Amino acid sequence: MKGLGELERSIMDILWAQSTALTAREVGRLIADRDLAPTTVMTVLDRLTRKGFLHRTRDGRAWRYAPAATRDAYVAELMLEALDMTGDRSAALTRFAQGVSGPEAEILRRALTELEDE
Amino acid sequence: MKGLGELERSIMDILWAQSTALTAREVGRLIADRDLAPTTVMTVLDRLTRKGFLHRTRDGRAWRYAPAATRDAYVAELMLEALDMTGDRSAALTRFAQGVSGPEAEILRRALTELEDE
DNA sequence: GCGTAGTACTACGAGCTGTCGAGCACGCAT
DNA sequence: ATGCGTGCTCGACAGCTCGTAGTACTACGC
Repeated sequence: MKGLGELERSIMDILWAQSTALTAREVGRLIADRDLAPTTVMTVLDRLTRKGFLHRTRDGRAWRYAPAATRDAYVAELMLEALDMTGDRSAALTRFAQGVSGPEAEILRRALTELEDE
Repeated sequence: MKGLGELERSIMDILWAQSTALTAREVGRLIADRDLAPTTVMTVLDRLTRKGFLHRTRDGRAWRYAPAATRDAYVAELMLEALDMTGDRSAALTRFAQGVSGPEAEILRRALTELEDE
């Protein structure tokens, strides 16, 4: 897939947190703490779209941007991608299991159990 | 942490596959298919050391390089890092669980069960 | 003393990312 | 119709990383 840059991630975070599609201007307002030129936001939104992280639809003259996938899907994909890097997936998975906290292990266990039932 | 480049990963792969620490020359020989200048290999080994992926110890005039961590640990760390990126870890974990193949789910389940026993 | 192996330092081009400016188009108020 | 504000597209540039390598210095064996 490919990792995201600093600003790219911030913008994805904003869009992931939103339930509706936003225009560049709206994103710019939400990221106001960084005082970016409007074109900067547009450029990044454009690049994210080109990379497939966002979809955009027309709204009058403006575009509205929305995430192409949920953050969870993205994170899960990153994790699977990391997993693909190893020769010994079993060892890596075991390591990983040891690395998650107790409550999270519980969540994983539950998710796996549900899988089993299907 | 940070991702590795193409060549960096190839070199890590070689060192991970090896049980003993190697010199730059030896790594170069093992990666011969790419016909790299010896200095190229040295530079990359140096950068990997600087980044903390390798340790090196003197062997006469030469350095011997060995991975600072196992590949599994690295992969597991990448996975945990990805997981840290999300707000809703539970959702991401569930997604992830759905993404692993059947046999791998089994491995995970086993690893988690062992955890529970401790 | 000289060649060889090995090191450290420096460099350069490509690609990615953050950051914008310039220039063009369209619609609304005057 | 005229101009301001909004929004777009293109192009640009600087900083950093990575692949790739040359050069210059050093130490050891013959």
